[in-house]
Amino acid sequence: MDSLTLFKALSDTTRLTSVILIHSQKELCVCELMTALDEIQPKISRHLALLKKQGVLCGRKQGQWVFYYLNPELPIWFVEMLDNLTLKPHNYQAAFDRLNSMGDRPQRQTQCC
Amino acid sequence: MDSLTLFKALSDTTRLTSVILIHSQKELCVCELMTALDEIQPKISRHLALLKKQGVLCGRKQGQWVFYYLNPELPIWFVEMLDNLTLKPHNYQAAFDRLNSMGDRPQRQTQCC
DNA sequence: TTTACATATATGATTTTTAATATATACTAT
DNA sequence: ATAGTATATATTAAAAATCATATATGTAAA
Repeated sequence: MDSLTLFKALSDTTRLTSVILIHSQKELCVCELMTALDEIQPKISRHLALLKKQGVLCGRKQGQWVFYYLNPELPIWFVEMLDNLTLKPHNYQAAFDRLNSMGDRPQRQTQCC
Repeated sequence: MDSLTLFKALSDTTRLTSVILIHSQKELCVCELMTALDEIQPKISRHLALLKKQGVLCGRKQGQWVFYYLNPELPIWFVEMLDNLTLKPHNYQAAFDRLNSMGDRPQRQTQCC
């Protein structure tokens, strides 16, 4: 997982905002990101597929939803950087607001056992 | 200086390696980067111009050389990230080696007064 | 001092490559 | 059948590379 790949991954608004949101919310599904970013589904899906392929995200399927979360193998410097960015959410406030005011968000199953 | 701009700036090998080298060496001129990256002059020059325009680098002219250095206004999280990357130079070792074995590197004038 | 030439860097113009988007369609689980 | 997600393709737009050329500064000889 080299740094160039990681910077390329974050060099697009859709992907950068998605990663920031996913990091701060632990995990999100496509439909939540659609609401948060106010973008159409194939666009979100395509960028998530890219992030997954590049090793930035992982996905877990639960019922009809796929929840995306940060790859736990990501280098520490990268996660620390995301922490720093998440501390200054003003750039992503609108997205956070849309997500928080979204109704009918899918239920997470508590990881049991 | 928003984060997206900064990630875009580092989403290209030439620019990423240039910034890493410049950060670790305080400042470098085009001809030193040509040697370090083993790339032709207009290519380096263009990417440095981009980095300068985007506010990542500044340039100071001294004699026939233009020395590029990190913009002191860069956000802390960004510089800390560069510090972390510089600690793992294995990705850029070849570039460092070429730079270190370069003969006739231009003299820096010690900032006096 | 002028001329000629060399070196360092920048820029214009063009081509090539890569990336982003939209639309349509397909898959999968309920 | 429906909701959520993925993928294929076509189109468009943006980025990169390259070559040629320009500018600016420096050096050295006549």
